[in-house]
Amino acid sequence: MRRDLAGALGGAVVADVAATGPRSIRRHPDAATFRAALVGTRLETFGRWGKYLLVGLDTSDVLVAHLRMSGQLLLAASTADPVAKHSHVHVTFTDGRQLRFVDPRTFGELFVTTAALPELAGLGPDALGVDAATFAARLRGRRARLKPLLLDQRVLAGIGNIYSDEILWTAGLRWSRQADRLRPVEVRRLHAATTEVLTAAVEQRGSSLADAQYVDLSGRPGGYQEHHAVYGRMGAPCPRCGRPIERIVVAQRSHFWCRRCQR
DNA sequence: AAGCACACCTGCTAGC
DNA sequence: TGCTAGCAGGTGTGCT
Repeated sequence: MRRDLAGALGGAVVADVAATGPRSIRRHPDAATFRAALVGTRLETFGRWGKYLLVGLDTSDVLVAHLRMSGQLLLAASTADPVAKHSHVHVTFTDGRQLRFVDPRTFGELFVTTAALPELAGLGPDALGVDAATFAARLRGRRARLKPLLLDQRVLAGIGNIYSDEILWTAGLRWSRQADRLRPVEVRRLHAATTEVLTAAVEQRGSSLADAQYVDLSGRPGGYQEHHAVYGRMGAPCPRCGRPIERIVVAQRSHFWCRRCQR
C-alpha cells in the first residue's frame, strides 16, 4: 500500500477533504480540524512504520493511516466515480482524483500529527529491515510465548495474525516457546523467517482472504494467500510433512500450526 | 512482565 | 427461506 501511494500520489496537492465518518478521524476534535490540517498541503513522502502508513506533508506534518481489520484506501480517478458503502473520508486533489478511506468496521483511522509522531511512541522497530542483532535484543529477557510476542507491536512493529503464524511455521518453532529460552540458532531462524515471510508477502502484494477485505489502491486483492503454509488451512496437509494443520486459540486469536514441524 | 477478558464495529457463513 | 451463533486481517483498557 505504501508503494502504491508513493507511485500514485507523490506531489499531489489536497484541494478538499470530507470526513463524514467521525470514528475514522477520532483523534481529531471534529472534521473541520482534520480538514484544515490537510487542505492546501502537498504529499511529499510515503513511509511505513509497522502497520502505520506515514504520508509526509509539505507543512512537515504527517498524515497517519491505519487500516486495522477492514480499512481500505482506494484511489478514484474522479469524484464522480461511484462511492462504496462505508466510505468515511474523501481527500480530493487539485487534479480531480480522490483518495477514499473505506472501512466497514470503523476500527481503522486517519490523523494528522507532527513529524515526531508522539502517538506512535512505544512502537518497536519495524519487523521488516531489522538486523539480526537488534532482533535478538528485542527478544532478550522476554518470558512471553512466541505467538503473543510476535503480535506485540512494542516488541516489533508490523507482524499480525497471518504473518506470525507463517513466520513460526517457517522457523519451525512452536507458538508456546518462551522467547528467552530460545537457543541462539533458533533466534537466528526466527529472524530469517521474519525477513523471508514479510519480504515474500510484500512481493506478492499482501494477503487477501475470502472476503477480499484487503485490496490495494486500485481495489485489487493481494496474492500471498496462495502461499500460506498454515494460516486458514486447518485440516489441510502441512506443505513440509503432510500432517494436518491444527487450529488453536492463543491470546484470543486463531493460531494455525503443524505439530510435527514446529517444536 | 505476562496473560486474559472484553470492548469497539459490520458482514459473512455455517448450521439448524 | 430465515434465523442465529460464531468468526474475521487489530488494538486499547482494565484486571489478576
